[in-house]
Amino acid sequence: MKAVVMTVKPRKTAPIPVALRAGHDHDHCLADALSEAEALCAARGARLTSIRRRVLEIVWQSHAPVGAYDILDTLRKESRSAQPPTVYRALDFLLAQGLVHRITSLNAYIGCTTPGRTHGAQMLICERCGTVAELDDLLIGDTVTSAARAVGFRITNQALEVVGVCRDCAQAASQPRKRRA
Amino acid sequence: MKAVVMTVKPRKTAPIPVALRAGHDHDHCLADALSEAEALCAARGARLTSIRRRVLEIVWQSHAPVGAYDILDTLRKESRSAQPPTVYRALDFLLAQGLVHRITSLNAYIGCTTPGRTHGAQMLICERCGTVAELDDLLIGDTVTSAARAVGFRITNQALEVVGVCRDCAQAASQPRKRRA
DNA sequence: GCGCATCCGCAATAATGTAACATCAGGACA
DNA sequence: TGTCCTGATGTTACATTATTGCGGATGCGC
Repeated sequence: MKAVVMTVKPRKTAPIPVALRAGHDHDHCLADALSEAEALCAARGARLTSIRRRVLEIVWQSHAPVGAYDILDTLRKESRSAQPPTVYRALDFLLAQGLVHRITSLNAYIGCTTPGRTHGAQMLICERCGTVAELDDLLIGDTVTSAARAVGFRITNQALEVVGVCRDCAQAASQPRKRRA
Repeated sequence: MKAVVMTVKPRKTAPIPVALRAGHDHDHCLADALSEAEALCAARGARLTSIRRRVLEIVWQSHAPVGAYDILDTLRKESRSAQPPTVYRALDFLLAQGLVHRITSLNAYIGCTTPGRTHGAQMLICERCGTVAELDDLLIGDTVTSAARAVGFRITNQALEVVGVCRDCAQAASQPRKRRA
């Protein structure tokens, strides 16, 4: 099989993340994520086994981060034999392949929206609805890198976790109760 | 008592953090941190009790982050009656006062080098020696804030955790074994 | 089929963090 | 001084998150 070269072009200004677009077709997110994962793993010779694939699906059920024991509960409803190491091993694989991110401040996991190229995680965590949107802003990365370099620090990995209020929740709060509870 | 107004002036380009200055006088860091904490708490009417003060001291023993159960062990060697809630309550207080930061990726805590004004945490974590240096770079904060605003996200809190190699460790690696093991 | 590396099942346990309630210390105030 | 109130601490138990170790299964190249 020929190696699939990912040609996603990085950009300086990030577009609005899918997670923040109201009423987006999430089945589409899920299907895209899975097919991208298949392609990437195939290209790398990494084995996306059925458990790993299933865990990735579960993580992609929504744009809210999922805890390892939530995943475990879901698996147990299906296959019955799941134990913590099953989940953590699958997550380790997915993390190593860059298919999911770990939100350390929440001890939870979320699908990566731009797998296929390495990048620091830039997570916008809505404190109202729990949605996490991943930015992919090169300017942030560059700013951090040069600030670190200025003090002699060479970066291997960046993780930015920002807590706040997403656009939808802010609108829902300022326009009291039009459509939302 | 009159309120103490903190007049630390923020700057655009961060100076080299103390933690990254080789051979710095750490007793000085510790003493400074404690007296700043005293002053801040006094100004705010917050009670820096002996346990809280002791926990802050322990956290400031070094520029490497300390786990809650490490703190607990230290306390137990002294007072004998310490239990997890003792430590976590002290840490909650110190976090609320902005005197320590939590490094979520390590489940560990570290003294804040710029208490007295609110700021997002910007942590440089050396993967070799474990030292954590806090940046205080307004440009990073601004860049993140505007990137978030561009997608309609209003920030309440930022946390940047960067893993890499600090200047000393990089030098030690590139100049094989002059002074270091 | 054979050998090998990887993956998975399973049991136990470690590490981190919290809930709930009792007790204590210190200041406000009659 | 005594009483009341509030916040801090002690104590027990428990919840949540993650790891270790071992042995068996599976898939893949030869």
